[in-house]
Amino acid sequence: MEIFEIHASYCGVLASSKRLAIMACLDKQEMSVGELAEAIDCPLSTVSRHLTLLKSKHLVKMRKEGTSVFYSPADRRIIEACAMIRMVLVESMKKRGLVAQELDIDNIIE
Amino acid sequence: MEIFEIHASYCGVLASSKRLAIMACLDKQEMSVGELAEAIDCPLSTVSRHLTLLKSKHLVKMRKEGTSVFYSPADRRIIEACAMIRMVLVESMKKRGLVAQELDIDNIIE
DNA sequence: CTATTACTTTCGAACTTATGAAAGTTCGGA
DNA sequence: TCCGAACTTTCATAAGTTCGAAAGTAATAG
Repeated sequence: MEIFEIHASYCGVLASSKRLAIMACLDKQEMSVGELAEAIDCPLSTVSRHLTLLKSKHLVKMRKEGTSVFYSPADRRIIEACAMIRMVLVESMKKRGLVAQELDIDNIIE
Repeated sequence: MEIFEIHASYCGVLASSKRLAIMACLDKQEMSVGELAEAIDCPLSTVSRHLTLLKSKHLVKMRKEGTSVFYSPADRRIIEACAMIRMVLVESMKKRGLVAQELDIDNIIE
């Protein structure tokens, strides 16, 4: 069914550590491209490309102000879904002893 | 942060319409490789490869019975997270008029 | 032991995606 | 109108993913 194709393309966009880090940053606060580049330590042009991709899937929205461009999440539920997946996978890794039992999953951001 | 790399690799595994369809099938009932191949209309060898990938990320678990291999979801919360993402994206597409308002997202499966 | 059923693995070609650097664009200030 | 800051886009290349067909394996029935 076609909906799975679309869903898969969304997952594909989320299948990048940089883009997930960007989403996690934006969950805390609206940020400009440059600020994000600094926050996740990644060349600005690369961050811009990531944001374009996220925006193409309506996962973030943008706002221009002068020469700056500020981004924020388009729908918090996507971030919640990501958080849920991350929670399950960390839990499963803890069970397997692949990660410290004490790891606080809710406070990561780089 | 490393957790985003791992998370991204999970999303990568979910970024395939066939694998999402498999997960949706398994959410309804445990199925063998052959049954899944039939259900999603995909060569058996391909389905087997997809299942191996899903299992490598502990997204499904398997059970052998004679010469058959039955698969089922490892953790329903992953499926719920997928459902949430799908819901948000369908909702957003409805808003944009890209999809019929009547589409019932909870009853897809191929 | 042989055949059959049910999978899994390997293969190589086709395709997609990711990257930093460099060039291009846009906006606002002097 | 020229400059600089903040982005975006293009480029070429590197790396990874996907697929069906065919060969390989494992368990059970005869």
